[in-house]
Amino acid sequence: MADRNAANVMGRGESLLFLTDDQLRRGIEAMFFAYRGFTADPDRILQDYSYGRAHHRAIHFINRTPGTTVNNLLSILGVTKQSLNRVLRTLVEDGLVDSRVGTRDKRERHLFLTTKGAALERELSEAQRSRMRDAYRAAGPEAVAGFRTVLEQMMNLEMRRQYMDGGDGAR
Amino acid sequence: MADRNAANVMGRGESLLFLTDDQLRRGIEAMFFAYRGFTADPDRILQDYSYGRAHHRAIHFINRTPGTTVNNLLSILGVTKQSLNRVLRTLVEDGLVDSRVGTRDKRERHLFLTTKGAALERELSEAQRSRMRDAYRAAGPEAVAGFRTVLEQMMNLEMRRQYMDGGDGAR
DNA sequence: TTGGAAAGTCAACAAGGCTGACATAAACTG
DNA sequence: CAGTTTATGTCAGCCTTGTTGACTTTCCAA
Repeated sequence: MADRNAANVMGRGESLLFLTDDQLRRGIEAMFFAYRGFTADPDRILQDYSYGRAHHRAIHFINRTPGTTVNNLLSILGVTKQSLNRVLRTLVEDGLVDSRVGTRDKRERHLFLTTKGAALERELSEAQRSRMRDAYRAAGPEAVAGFRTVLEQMMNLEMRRQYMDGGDGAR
Repeated sequence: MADRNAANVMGRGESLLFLTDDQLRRGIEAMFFAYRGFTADPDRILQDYSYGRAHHRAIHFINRTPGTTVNNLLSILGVTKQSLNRVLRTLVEDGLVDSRVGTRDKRERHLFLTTKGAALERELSEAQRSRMRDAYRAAGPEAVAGFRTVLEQMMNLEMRRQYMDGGDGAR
C-alpha cells in the first residue's frame, strides 16, 4: 500500500525503498516545514524595518551580484517588473539601494547596496546562515552534499542556470 | 574572505570547508530555487481550479490525517483561524472537504476529504511526488538521506514535532 | 450553573503576487 | 533619418493569503 510505486522493485541489488510514495511524502513535508524554519529568522528581523520577504530577496541578490540590472534581477526572482519595482522603489527611497544609470547602455539601471543596505543584508544573512550553519554542523558534510544534490535536482532548468551563475561555491 | 568563519579551522582531521559563509550562501540559494521548483507543478494545477497554495496545504494535511480537527490543522499550518477558515469554507462549499461535528466533543469539527477532494489531492500530490521522485532517483539514496537530515535540522522544534507526528516514514 | 475552550463570522488592513495600459529614453535597424 | 525594439518606470485595479480585533454561538467540565 505504502509502496505501490517503487517498493519490491530491485535493480541490480540496490533497494529502491527510498522511492516509495510514503518516503516521497515525507520529503515533501520536510521541505514544507524546513522552508518555514529557513525563513523564520529573517522574517522576524524584517518586521522591525517593516519590510517583507520580497525586500530580502532583492537585497540578497543585489549583494550577490553588485551592479546587476533590473532585468537581470527580474529573471532571477521570477516576478513581474511591477512587483519588483514596488520593492526596489522603497529600497532606493530608504537609501538601502543605489540605482545607477548604465554607462555603456544608458537604459539600464545598475543596482548596488549602500552602506546602510549592506548592513541590513549582513544582519539578515547572518541570521539565516546561523541556522543553516547549525543544521549543517549537526548533519555533517556527507549529509550536506546530499542535501545540495537533491535540491539541485528539484530546480527547474532555468533556475538551475541562475543558481549555477552564482559562483561554483568551491564544489 | 570567503572563509572568514570556518575555513582553516580543522577539528581532529575533518575539514570544515562545508561550513564556510560561501557554502552556506549556496545552501540558502539552493533552498530558494528548489522551493520554487517544488511548488511549481501544484501551483499550475491549482490555477485550473482557481485555488491557491493555501488550499493545497489544507488538502494535503487533511488527507494525511483524516478526521483532524480545525485546531489541529491550525497548529500544523501555523496561520490564524480566520485565514484557514476562509480556505476551509470554500473547500467545504465546493464539496471537496467534509466537516463533521465531533461525536465526543461537539464543538470540534473533524475534517475529511470527499471523493472529489481526494481526487484533487491525488492530482496535486502525484505531480509533486513525480518531481520529488525524479530528483531522488537522480540523486540516489545516500543523497536523499542527507537531504532529509539537513531539512530536519533546519526546522523549528515545534515544526519537528508536527513533522514526526506524520508517521515515521519507515526510517 | 458558570467559566472558558472551540469554532465561526464580520470588518478592515497589508504584503506581494498578477494584468493591462501607457510613457520615456536609448539603442538598434533598415 | 525614421521606425522599431528594449529597458525601465508608473498608474490603476485585481487576487490570494496573511494579519488584528471584536463578537457570537456552542457546549464541555469543574
